[in-house]
Amino acid sequence: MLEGLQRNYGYLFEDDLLKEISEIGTYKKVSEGFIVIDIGEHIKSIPLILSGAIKVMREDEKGDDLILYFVEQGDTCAMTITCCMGETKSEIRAVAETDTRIVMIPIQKMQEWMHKYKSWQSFILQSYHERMKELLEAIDTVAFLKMDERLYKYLRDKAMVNRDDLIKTTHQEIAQDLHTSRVVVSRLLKKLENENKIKLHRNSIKIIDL
Amino acid sequence: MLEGLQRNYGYLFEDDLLKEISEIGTYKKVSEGFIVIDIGEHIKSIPLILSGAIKVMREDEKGDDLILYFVEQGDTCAMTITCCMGETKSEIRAVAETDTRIVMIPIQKMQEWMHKYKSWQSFILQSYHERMKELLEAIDTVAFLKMDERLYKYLRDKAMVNRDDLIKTTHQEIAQDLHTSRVVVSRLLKKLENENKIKLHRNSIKIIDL
DNA sequence: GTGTGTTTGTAACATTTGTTACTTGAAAAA
DNA sequence: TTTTTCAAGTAACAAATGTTACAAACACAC
Repeated sequence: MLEGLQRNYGYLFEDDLLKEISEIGTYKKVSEGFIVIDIGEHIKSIPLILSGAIKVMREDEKGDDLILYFVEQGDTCAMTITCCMGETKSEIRAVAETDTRIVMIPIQKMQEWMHKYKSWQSFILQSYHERMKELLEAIDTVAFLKMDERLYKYLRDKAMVNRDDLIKTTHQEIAQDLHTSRVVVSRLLKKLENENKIKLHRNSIKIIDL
Repeated sequence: MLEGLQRNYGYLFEDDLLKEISEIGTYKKVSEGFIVIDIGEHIKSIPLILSGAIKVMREDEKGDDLILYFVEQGDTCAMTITCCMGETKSEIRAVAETDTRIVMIPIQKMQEWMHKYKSWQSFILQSYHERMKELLEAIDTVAFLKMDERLYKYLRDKAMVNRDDLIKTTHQEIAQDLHTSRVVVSRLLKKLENENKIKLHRNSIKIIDL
């Protein structure tokens, strides 16, 4: 674990803090699709991502959902922090996008370190800022972009966090993430293929010029 | 100013802090439509609202905009705080919804008080949390609601912050806030009137059963 | 191989939202 | 009063998105 910590957080945190994290944090290896945090759950610890990626989703009363953004290694989920602070329930769902290694830090320590380590404090504040920006970007996406643009952006983002221009997914799954229907996704994907932006295969999509 | 502070923040802050705020903060009275913070602006201070309300907007590259939420008295704009912390430019525009009285706190003091006053620290963290939730609600609104529902929600929210069930505005202005066209707004308003939810007049709309 | 379930393609149609153009009506200015 | 300006109503049409239904293509188990 320490090795993963050092690679992703070494340049951010002082050695003492890294040591504390490796002593206190609980290492967790989750596979694709695992729900790290669910809506309504009480948060008792916050996750640091060592490798892999996490998809953050929002859900409405009817159970329809929508992807907000991806969180990558070297990051944490600031939404979780807000929940921790306020001792409230989670407003979002965090799903492992790929096989992912994380370290869970208990709230208590998290608050302790806020005072103890300058680097931890700025990391937390920085995370807040990043996540706020991601949320604004999510708003821009749903408010200002048309579905074909949203779809293309989604595919590129997904390719990025997976570090692979071949995306393994189905049209149905994409439709769920974007809160639209499978038929609409198929239609627009076909359009993107005609524009030479992607190449369609069964169960996978290849991005041209990522 | 102290009187306004006491009424809105008295139950939150200790007397010492209230006193410091009234000594250091700059009192400002702005009229409806005044741009308190604009996109791209460097933030040098954060606003506390004494009375009135502020409309927080987002804008895309093309200059189209969209309302995110209203901020009322007793609140601050957490987005501003994030920007302060990161020393970055504003991602949003804050416009006075009504005539509004605010106190501006310089960044420097704001950070100083984070360590000095427990109540200030929790106020800031609480604000973060509130704003995060507002942003999520804004996402829900644009992602999950249809235009007529968004419109109705907008009217109710606007009536709330203005403490008046008679909303003084034009269809054109509403269209800008919701990022749609005037014709669409007129159409849907007519529909809401037929459903007996509102009553239309020239330059104003009355909400039934607020 | 055959059957079975899943994924994708596609047509046809409905609904929602956006656009253009023009009219009506009210208020303000002359 | 008459003129002018602005807000609102409305029709007709265009585009985007959602829905239903069904067919074709493929993968996998048997």
